[in-house]
Amino acid sequence: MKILKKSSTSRRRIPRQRRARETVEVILEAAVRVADDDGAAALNTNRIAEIAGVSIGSVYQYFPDKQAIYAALHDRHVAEIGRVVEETVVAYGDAPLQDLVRALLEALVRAHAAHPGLDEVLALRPRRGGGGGGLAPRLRGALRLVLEARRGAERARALEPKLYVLTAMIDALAHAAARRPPSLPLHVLVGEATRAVLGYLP
Amino acid sequence: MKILKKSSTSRRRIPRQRRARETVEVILEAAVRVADDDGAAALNTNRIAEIAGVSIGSVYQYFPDKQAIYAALHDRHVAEIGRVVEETVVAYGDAPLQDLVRALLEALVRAHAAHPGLDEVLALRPRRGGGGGGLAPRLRGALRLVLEARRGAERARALEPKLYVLTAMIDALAHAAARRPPSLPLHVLVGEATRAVLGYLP
Amino acid sequence: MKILKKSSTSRRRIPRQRRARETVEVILEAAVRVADDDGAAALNTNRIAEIAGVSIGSVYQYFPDKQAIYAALHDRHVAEIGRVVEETVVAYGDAPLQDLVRALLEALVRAHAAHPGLDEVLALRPRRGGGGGGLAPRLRGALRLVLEARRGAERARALEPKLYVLTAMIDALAHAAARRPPSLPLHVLVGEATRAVLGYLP
Amino acid sequence: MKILKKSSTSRRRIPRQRRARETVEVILEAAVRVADDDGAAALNTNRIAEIAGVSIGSVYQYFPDKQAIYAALHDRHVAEIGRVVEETVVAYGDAPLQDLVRALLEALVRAHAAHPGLDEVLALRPRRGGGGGGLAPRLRGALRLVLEARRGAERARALEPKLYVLTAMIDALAHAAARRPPSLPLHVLVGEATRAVLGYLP
DNA sequence: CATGAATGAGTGTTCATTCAT
DNA sequence: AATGAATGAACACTCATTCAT
Repeated sequence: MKILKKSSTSRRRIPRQRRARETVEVILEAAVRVADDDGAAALNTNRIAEIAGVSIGSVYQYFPDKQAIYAALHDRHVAEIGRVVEETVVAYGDAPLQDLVRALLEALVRAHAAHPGLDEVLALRPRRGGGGGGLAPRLRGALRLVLEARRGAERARALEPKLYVLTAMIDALAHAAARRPPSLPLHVLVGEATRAVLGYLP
Repeated sequence: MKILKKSSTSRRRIPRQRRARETVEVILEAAVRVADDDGAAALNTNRIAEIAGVSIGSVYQYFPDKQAIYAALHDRHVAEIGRVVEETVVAYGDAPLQDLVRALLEALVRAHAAHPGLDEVLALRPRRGGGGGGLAPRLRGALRLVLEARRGAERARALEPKLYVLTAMIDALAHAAARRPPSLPLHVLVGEATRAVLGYLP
Repeated sequence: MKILKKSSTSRRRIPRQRRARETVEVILEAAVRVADDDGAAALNTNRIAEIAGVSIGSVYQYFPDKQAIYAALHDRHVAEIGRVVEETVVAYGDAPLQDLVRALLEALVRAHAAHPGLDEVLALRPRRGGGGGGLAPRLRGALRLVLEARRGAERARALEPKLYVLTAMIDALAHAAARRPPSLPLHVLVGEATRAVLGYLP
Repeated sequence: MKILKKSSTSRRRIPRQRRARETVEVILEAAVRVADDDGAAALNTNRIAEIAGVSIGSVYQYFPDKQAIYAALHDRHVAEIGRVVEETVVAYGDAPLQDLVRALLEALVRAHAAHPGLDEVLALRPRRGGGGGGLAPRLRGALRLVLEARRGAERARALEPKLYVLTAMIDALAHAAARRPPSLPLHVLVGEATRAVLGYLP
């Protein structure tokens, strides 16, 4: 008998106790697991609860609705990708560009391959603004730093479209490599992808 | 002597009369319309029938189940993209590569922008084999022809990964351009995307 | 995953065929029956469907949500009370006022006694403006006619509070008589109630 | 040696310490507040606890179940109405009947207007025996005293139906006045209601 | 005693699908 | 063939209640 849904993006309750924080984690892990195993279409809150080994009530203790679970998965994914990207950029700060790009692609492929079902789930979220996927912002931010550092602060204006294209490329190539058919060896694909990115980089 | 295909991928009955073919068309158009207007999550067979101005019974006259509608949408989309690609390749057969690539990107952007909801719908289909999206095969086929024609039949073996990467790139860049934020002008993005593709092309 | 409920007061679909109209009727009868037998608190849509001998889907074919069922019950009740009141007023148009009042009370008692659970259900509807119950408008309208006819069109202004009080009285007395404890004979209560109303009537 | 009352009508434990009595009070106030603000349908134990600033566990420390909260609210309400009635009767013991009736109505209107949500809540309690509302007994008792005092101990037998009708009237008129539409001034309604009651009083 | 995390039966509602007309 | 009423399994979500801490 509900008329208005509250903004379905935030948690219903901030977990205070340790047990509560663990429950949230367990729920999200279960959601990823279900999506990976059975596909995003099979995701339903009761199944998530079951796989999580938690009652359905506990799911709704922490997430106001199903969309909020998706949102949390999205946030986690974005954070993880961001972490991976930033770590790589830092680690290869002084290395040749080619090594950085290759390392970046390898790291992203690993991150994507680990959760084959996640992309499907995130696609189910209400109309994203898009731009190479939800991970774009942090990838783009990291790339901006790289480009500016290496090229001496070009005027930011002209940089934006390049960053947009570059981000879309890297995201797409990492995805494509993660989902490659068995006939195409991973390292070959990463090599080609690296060449593609370097061919575009200014 | 009724012959029923139960494989949920093909149509229930090959429409022979014109009327029937029109009904199928009307149903598919309605599905696209609903997806575009309300998002793929709002797609349901009753609504499709309503928007199509057809009874739900008629929908099931031509499609054995919902997946079959998705499959038909997929096929239509692939066919359209294929047609667009092949037309462009033919039209720019003797033009400089740069013009071909730009024309290809422009055509794909147009095709994607026309149906913002379609990608979402197609993502809902059970586990695709991937490969840069379902449109890949025909795009890849066309690109193969282009590359082979221009480079004199390289050994096909080494070509495959390149084609895979190239296809993924073009597909992703066309999508990204179609969903660009208002701050990035379309022609600039297409220009950058063209440069990116040319930078990779052998 | 619904965000906005449409106005939950109207039917979801206007029944066209006879069968459909009958289904609506069967559902409402079942709702009244459940409320009468088990109390309003036991009213739930699945039970209504079960008692109606109809699938839950059929309930939602005609009522967008539970509130709409309440609303329909309310409308039916108001219509029935209205009919009873107007019939009585017409039938006793030329009779002594005392006979009209007594007949009115008897008719209302009968109507209320027939559906002991209905009042509870109607109380569950979201915040009514009240005024002696939802049946007030038509009862008040009928009483207005009676008063004006008998007293020669007093200025309407002063009539309103009297009508309001009179309506509340008659409604309450009919309810009280319908729910009387066994120790109080009905005809005695109706007699007293008639005296109470006549004692107030101008 | 724990003594648990399972009869869902009484409290789980008679609070002996002051602290405990205050907690009970806080819980009941919160319940009234929620009912007034959001309607009786929005009443639930978790929300009551939240508004009361008390843990849900504490609510169940003092009330064995939800019905017990309703019962306590009912008792409180009846007690308050009874107090108001008796105070008024005492205060106007020697005044003209008209003044007593008017004062009684005014006091009841005040009491009802203070808690617009309470009636709804009390209506949710399992099947009351009725008789003009749960407050009837004490109102009836007070009225009996008044009538007997003023009329010299008529035979009680004939008094009962009159008291029943009178109680229902007064209760209904007080409610109706408390929920009046803005167009009807309160003092006018109370005046009319007083006339109605006096017109019936023997 | 108090807390609040956890439970799970129960309820409202949707939607793919069937079938009598 | 077409219609649309009907079906019911499945799902999202609530809330009274318990119990470990």
